[in-house]
Amino acid sequence: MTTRVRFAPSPTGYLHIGSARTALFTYLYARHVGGKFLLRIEDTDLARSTEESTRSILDGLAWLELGHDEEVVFQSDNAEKHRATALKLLEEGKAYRDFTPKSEPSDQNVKEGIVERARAAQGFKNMRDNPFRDISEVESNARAANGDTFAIRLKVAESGKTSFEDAVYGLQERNYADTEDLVLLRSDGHPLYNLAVVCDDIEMRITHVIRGQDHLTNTHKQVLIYEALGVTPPTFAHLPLIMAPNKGKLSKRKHGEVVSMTTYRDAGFLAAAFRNFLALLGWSAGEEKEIYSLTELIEKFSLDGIHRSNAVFNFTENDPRKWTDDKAIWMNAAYIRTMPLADLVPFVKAELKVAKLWRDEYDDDDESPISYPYEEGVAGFSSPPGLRRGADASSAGWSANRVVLSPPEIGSKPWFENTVDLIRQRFFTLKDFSAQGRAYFSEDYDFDQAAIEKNLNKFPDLKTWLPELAERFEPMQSFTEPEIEAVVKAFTDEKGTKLGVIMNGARTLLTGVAVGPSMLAVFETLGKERSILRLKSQVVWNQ
RNA sequence: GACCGGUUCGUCUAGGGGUUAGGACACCGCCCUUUCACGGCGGCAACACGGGUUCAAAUCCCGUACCGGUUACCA
Repeated sequence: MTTRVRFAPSPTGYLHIGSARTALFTYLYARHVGGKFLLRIEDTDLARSTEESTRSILDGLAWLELGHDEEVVFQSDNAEKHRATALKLLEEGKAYRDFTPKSEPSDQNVKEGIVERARAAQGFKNMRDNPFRDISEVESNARAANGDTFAIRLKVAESGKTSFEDAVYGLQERNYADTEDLVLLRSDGHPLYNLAVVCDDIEMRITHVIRGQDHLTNTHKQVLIYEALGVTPPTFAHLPLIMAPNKGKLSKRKHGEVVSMTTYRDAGFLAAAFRNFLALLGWSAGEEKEIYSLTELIEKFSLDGIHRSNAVFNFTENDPRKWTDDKAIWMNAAYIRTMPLADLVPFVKAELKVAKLWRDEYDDDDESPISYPYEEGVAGFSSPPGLRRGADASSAGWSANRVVLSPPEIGSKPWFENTVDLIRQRFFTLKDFSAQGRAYFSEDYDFDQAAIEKNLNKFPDLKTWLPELAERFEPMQSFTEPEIEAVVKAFTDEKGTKLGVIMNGARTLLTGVAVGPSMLAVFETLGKERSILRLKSQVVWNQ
């Protein structure tokens, strides 16, 4: 029998980080065993489900590249079958009509009400005290024929227990006494979650149900339905939950955008990096390794490697440097600087396009349009303009390893790729290419005040020296690192100052920031013309 | 309250009878260096608590504490 698993989100919001991880694990499991990964939208709660959130979830999955097999199933399409199933159980005497009038608690008070009632009952609640549980079939039929409204509840046996072997948590048992006669069909004929899930999982021939641990008690209820239906339940695997830093629930209401998948997409994260990060939240291959390609994840994934304890998604609210988990940021940076350049370039291109910094010369054989779902103006996250990392951005040992032949023509495709390769070394997100990296692609870039103070204002001589250096550049025939170095060194000696003073001053003037690659590489990359222009510029000095 | 689950550095985790309890992120220091990173080296830092079982317990058992999940005619 081929393995068939499904990811079954309810479309009541965007793709939550926890759901995304569930989807990932489910996907990895399917691919690992060569099974099918199916998608089902659990939109039985018509009041709360929206098309927009369905789209958002699909977008999120697409971004993470978790492609599903077969058609997406919409649970609401199967409502008729769910109803029929409930009626069948009623007929067989495995369920009963509950004529208790429906009480309508205001949504928000539901939880509180539950706790209140439980307290009041001191925990000793008889789950089998429904007055309609044992009325005669005749009476039940008569009332129904009379037009009395009723819900259909599963008739859970007085004694016994449900049990199943969870692939993660092991043997799970629960006394019937602790499970209520759950409602299968609402009095308005609307099928409820547990019924719908079981029916659909059977219909879709699901072999493994992988979902959050918050469903553990639902699973017992579902096992009851499977039993009533005479169907062997699938294998269950419950996943530990992802918690907020205070170990509480990670929710949109409380934590906002950090929990949404689209936030990461829009903040310049690479799907591969975020997926990698997510995979390690609650799962481990049992080895000392952090970076895994999708192929490796699929290869190594197993249900045995899933933990039983919840994981904290670590971030600090109101701290722009720690807005999301450090490790996620680190991982993204690691991907950016180590992935094959050719794989990174399309992402940078897309980012520059959004920032209106892209020029077609950067890609002479440009034909295929790149889909880039980012939207502009998602600030707040990513690296903000003024250089969030101010004093910490990045380079080194790096330029020494570069073999510089003849420099590519400024603005050409090779130039673009070289430049991306040069600056990616110290970037954290794709956004950095258009923010911190702006000066490489535009004449219109900002100057970091702290950099000006530190590297220019402290050395007033630079105001005349730097334009002077520009003049030394003018006659140069070839503008490559060795030659530039010779000129700058000679100039430095002549002025009797340190190389660092000139280099750092030039860096600030040429790139607007105090951090960046080797200055020789910057000069060469920017090219003679632009270097001279920027060295001579007095705008900063006149501020 | 009841039922169920969990508890190894700040965080993610390895380890499941004998380990100097390992790695990663973060943080700190040193090296590299024209800046900042990267990289290298080093440091800080953990088995929730109490009882057992055992020659030996972070690992097995019991209890306690704490945390979480669930307890809807929501999903």
